[in-house]
Amino acid sequence: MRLTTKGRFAVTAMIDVAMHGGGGPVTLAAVSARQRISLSYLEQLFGKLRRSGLVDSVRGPGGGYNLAKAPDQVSVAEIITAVDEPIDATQCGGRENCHDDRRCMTHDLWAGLNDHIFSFLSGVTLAHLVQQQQQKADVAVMKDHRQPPGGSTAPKVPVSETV
Amino acid sequence: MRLTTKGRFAVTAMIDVAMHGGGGPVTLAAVSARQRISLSYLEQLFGKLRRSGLVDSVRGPGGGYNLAKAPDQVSVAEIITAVDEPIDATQCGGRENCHDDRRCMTHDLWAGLNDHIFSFLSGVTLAHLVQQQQQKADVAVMKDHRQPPGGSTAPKVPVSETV
DNA sequence: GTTTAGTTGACTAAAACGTTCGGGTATAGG
DNA sequence: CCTATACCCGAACGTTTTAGTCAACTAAAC
Repeated sequence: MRLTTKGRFAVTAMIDVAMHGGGGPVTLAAVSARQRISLSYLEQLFGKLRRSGLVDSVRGPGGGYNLAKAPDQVSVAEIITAVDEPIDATQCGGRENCHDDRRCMTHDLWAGLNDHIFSFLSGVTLAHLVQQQQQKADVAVMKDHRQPPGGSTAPKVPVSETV
Repeated sequence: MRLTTKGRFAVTAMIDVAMHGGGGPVTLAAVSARQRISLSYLEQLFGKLRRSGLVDSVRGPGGGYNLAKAPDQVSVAEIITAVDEPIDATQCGGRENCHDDRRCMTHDLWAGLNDHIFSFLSGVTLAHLVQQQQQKADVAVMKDHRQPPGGSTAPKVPVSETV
């Protein structure tokens, strides 16, 4: 499980689709405009998301992308692994013939850590993030109006509960 | 918090130092040979680890690196952030002036997720990983030749044991 | 049949990754 | 002293990944 901006873009775009998908498919052009992500880059990402079964596409005018599953059935881990193919941190490529005195510790080590990060991110669904985002929007509306970007750090909203 | 092989190499190397640091400093040449990581790359990584206060260096013959803190006081999160400088997934660079209808959700979103991943990795210490590694070595010895010494240590490792 | 919008592939500049090289400086041992 | 060891530093390199662009295509709505 790699963790880069690529996966984050994908999650951001998926949240956008989840939040704007009420009235039919969401076009990538709209996502691109709202999230300031290059349209062609989004096309690449959504190609993978579609092939991974996370979104459905509708072609032609009025088309776009829909979530293939309910927002509470789509985890962050799924999205990230869909667009961010995993890398191998072990030199042995998963085999155990890498060392003489002891087998390389890298393999089990990162398999274990990976498992934990993965299961954590599997517990965070789109529904969680959408809810958090809407909650924040409410707060913003409430305290908006000529409020300059003062140094008030945003309140840390818990993303999920226990895994 | 980025998660690449770079940080994993650093953690692997730190585990190596923790496990072989009993009799004085550990040379990077030894780590390089054991972990199959390029010596010069290790030098770069340990330069950052040293500047971050995670290791102490001893120059000259017989020198090498020691852990600056006890293994149970060094978390994986510290190691990774020491060598893997964070990236910014927000186009606004942390400012909030990025959008018209709503502020870009990327910022708080990933701040929250980052917090969770970070706090998780902060709970995993070098001591945990060393213990897990030694435990695995014991099992290997048991499967190899003869009876292992004494009772098996309690597996209170927060890292899962299987793939 | 034109327009919309997904689909695909090739291509590119920039960044990051991992490595190699070539030089330094401090120190232990002879 | 000298020399070997091993940390220290920075530059350069080739590769991969990012992020984006461009072009051509297909399906569907009007």
